[in-house]
Amino acid sequence: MKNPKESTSLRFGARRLGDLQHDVMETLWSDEEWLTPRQVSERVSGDRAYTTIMTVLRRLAEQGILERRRRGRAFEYRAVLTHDDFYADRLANVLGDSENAELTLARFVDQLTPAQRREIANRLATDEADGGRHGA
Amino acid sequence: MKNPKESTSLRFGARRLGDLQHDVMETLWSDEEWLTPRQVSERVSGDRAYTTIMTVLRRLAEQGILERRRRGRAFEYRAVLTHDDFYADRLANVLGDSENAELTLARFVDQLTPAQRREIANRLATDEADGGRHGA
DNA sequence: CCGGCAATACTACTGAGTGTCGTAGCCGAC
DNA sequence: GTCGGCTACGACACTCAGTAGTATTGCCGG
Repeated sequence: MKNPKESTSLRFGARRLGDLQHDVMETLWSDEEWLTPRQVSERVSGDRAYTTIMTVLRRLAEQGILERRRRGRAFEYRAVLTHDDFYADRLANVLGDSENAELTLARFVDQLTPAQRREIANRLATDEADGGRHGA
Repeated sequence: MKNPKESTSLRFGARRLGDLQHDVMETLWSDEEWLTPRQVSERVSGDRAYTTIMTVLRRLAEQGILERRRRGRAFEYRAVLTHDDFYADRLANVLGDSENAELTLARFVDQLTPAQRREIANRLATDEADGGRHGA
């Protein structure tokens, strides 16, 4: 009876990040380097305890979103995926939850800003030219 | 100190649905009608207790994802948003979390299937021809 | 060489969300 | 009037994010 398992999906990056997790990730992405908890805690706004940042970093690493390595006494962390790849993955996950990817996408693009639509159109055009292997 | 608040975002549909919630939502969307917990429990696979389905429906309604109304002794439920609008919203939320919507989108389209890319290109073309007056 | 300080890592507590059901209450059938 | 089924709500386990306390350890000054 008591078996919630880990059913609630394990897909990488499937779960939404918490606010602090989000800030921490953005910090790491903005530096693009290995950072120690100390460095991250200095860059993240808000007066959280150093240990809070540490815990967030460790758990993010446990989830496979960050990787870490020794640096003297401390660990230093780095994002496994780039910012854009990470969010692209998350978008793909959400889309995967939909039973109707195509229709969902259609609705999605309707909500985008003109600039975003241009970006997509641009990308699509580039891909086509980039080998024209889309049968078209 | 103990103040996690509701900080973890309250945007509608921001949170990922659990597995059972997902199944329940899909059931409601597939029928497109007001359904009672009984009807939903008959359509959803897996031998959960009727009460489990009831709880899921009630909580989904509390979260504003479903609406409900009396029908005799029971309540009947219906999705507030259509399937596609719901997922389009969720995609928009994820995109909103990104600090770089344009670049993220570029990466995103790279991951799509040709069919999906065609769907988007199609939609973009339609919108342009449609007078370029998309709902902002 | 040793004691103390500063910095680090692990553990613990809390609140929210989801899956799961038990149980009380109500309504109609007999 | 009583019984049985169906409904709604409450409760419990488990996970996860936010938060920090505390034990440990390395290093520096005396």
